[in-house]
Amino acid sequence: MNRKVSIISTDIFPSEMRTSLGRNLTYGMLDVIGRAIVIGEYDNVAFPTEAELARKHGVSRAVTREAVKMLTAKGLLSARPRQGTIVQPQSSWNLFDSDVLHWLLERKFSIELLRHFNQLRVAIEPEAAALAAVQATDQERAAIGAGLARMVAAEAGADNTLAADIAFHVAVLEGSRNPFYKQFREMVASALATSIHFTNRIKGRSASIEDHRAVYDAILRRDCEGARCAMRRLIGDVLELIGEAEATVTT
Amino acid sequence: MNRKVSIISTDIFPSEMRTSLGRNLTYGMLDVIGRAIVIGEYDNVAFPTEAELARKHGVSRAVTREAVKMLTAKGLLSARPRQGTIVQPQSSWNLFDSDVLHWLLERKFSIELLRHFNQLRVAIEPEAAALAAVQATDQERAAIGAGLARMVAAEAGADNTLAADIAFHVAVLEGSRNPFYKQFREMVASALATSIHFTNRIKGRSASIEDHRAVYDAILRRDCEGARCAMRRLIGDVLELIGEAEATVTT
DNA sequence: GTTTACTCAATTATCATATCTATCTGACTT
DNA sequence: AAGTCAGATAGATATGATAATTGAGTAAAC
Repeated sequence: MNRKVSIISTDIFPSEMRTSLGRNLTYGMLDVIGRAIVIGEYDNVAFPTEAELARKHGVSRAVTREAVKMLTAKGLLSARPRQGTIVQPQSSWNLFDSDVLHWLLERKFSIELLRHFNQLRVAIEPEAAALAAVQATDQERAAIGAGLARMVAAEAGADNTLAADIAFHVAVLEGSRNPFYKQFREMVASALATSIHFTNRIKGRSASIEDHRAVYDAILRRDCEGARCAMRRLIGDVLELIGEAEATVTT
Repeated sequence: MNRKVSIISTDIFPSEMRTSLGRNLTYGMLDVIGRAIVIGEYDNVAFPTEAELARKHGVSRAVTREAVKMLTAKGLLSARPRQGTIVQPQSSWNLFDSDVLHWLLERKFSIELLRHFNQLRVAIEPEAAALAAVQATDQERAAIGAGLARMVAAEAGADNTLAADIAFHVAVLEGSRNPFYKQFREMVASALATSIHFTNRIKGRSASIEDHRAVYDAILRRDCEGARCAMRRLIGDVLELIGEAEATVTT
């Protein structure tokens, strides 16, 4: 039977819309406007009024307002009567929001952003590993081991390298048993996804697996300091590669 | 003249509404519902429908929907037709959203939350100090010095102790020149505001000032490792006190 | 008896329109 | 000058109607 197709998927937001967002007009608007803001489309021009936005995208004001409200919640916009809606300075954007993060990554890819990412990772993940060494349950330790196993399997072509790597690092974060550390899942996944080109290209994978195994072993024997150091070494290496790449570009 | 008073300040959201949120019905709903969720009011009961929420609070569905959309953006809710609106598991809440953070702190204050806070700080701030030692501009270094000066002044009663402490730590974060570190402003401010009782009660303030000065000095002489260690010592002490308090409670 | 297909109803999603409220601008008054 | 008022603008709110989605129950098909 020929079911009538929703207007969303056809007319207004054809294909590029992020799939993690809902599939309706409001989320479509959220995605379109959010991306436009992050790209800098409104840096030197006034942000349109609700009515203009609605007309421009062919949706009602209600939908527009809901999208604007979501962007306000994420720190990208603020709205006041008579003044209008204005783009907030980047410093007040919620960078730990996964939508904002994705929009930022879609932007011109910068090595600087990647460095900032990994400068954060080098703070977070070693501490998370140290906590995991002390606090993780047996189940969580097993998950870290499973991540490592997937990496080994990936080396033999039996699994996806990136997915395995992410699984390992996320398992460590989970093992910290601290909700704030767990929040970095998205961020670490994004950082790995964008930096895998560097790490793969320059250094052999087996070396990387040995480094990961060092982290795992330290966590298993509840060696807090050992886990911290091993993880720091792991990410420090990446950071170093990024620094070299940056130096090459600027030279 | 007797201007007509807005319904907000009188009828629906009398006094307790968070002032950092806007002063209109939508933000009022956001605050009321967000707080209710965090407190756990809907843990075992179904979340009301839009219509019920609107009726219960005496506002239109449009306002209700906008508030719900903002809570969706913060990760507390998700909504689907027929299924209704449901509270998301706490793991998907955006804990780095300042509203969510405030709601959480309003909840039953737990030493565990405070420990989780500071377990994160002990990862973030030493690295931030290390980065600041290398990267901060003269102006940013001056801001750190100013924060320290305020702490000294506060000791003599000429400034607010808490505000001065926050100013110092925020200045260090700013000095890292990394947007991701800067995001922790709110979090550090909250952590300090809630933990000041501990630190003040147990150890003398002058000792704390000496610790802060050590951080500042290391940053000034661009001593990356020194700044890291000094900051780690500073927060490690707090963490230790929290651990003792926790042990006392559970014993 | 199991699967498939269909209908129904509940709930969110969307739209259109009207009115209210806050706030800026500029003219007017004192 | 300083204060006051009127108009204009843009977001805020209300309302009522319609569409889209999907879980659950029910009938039909095999």
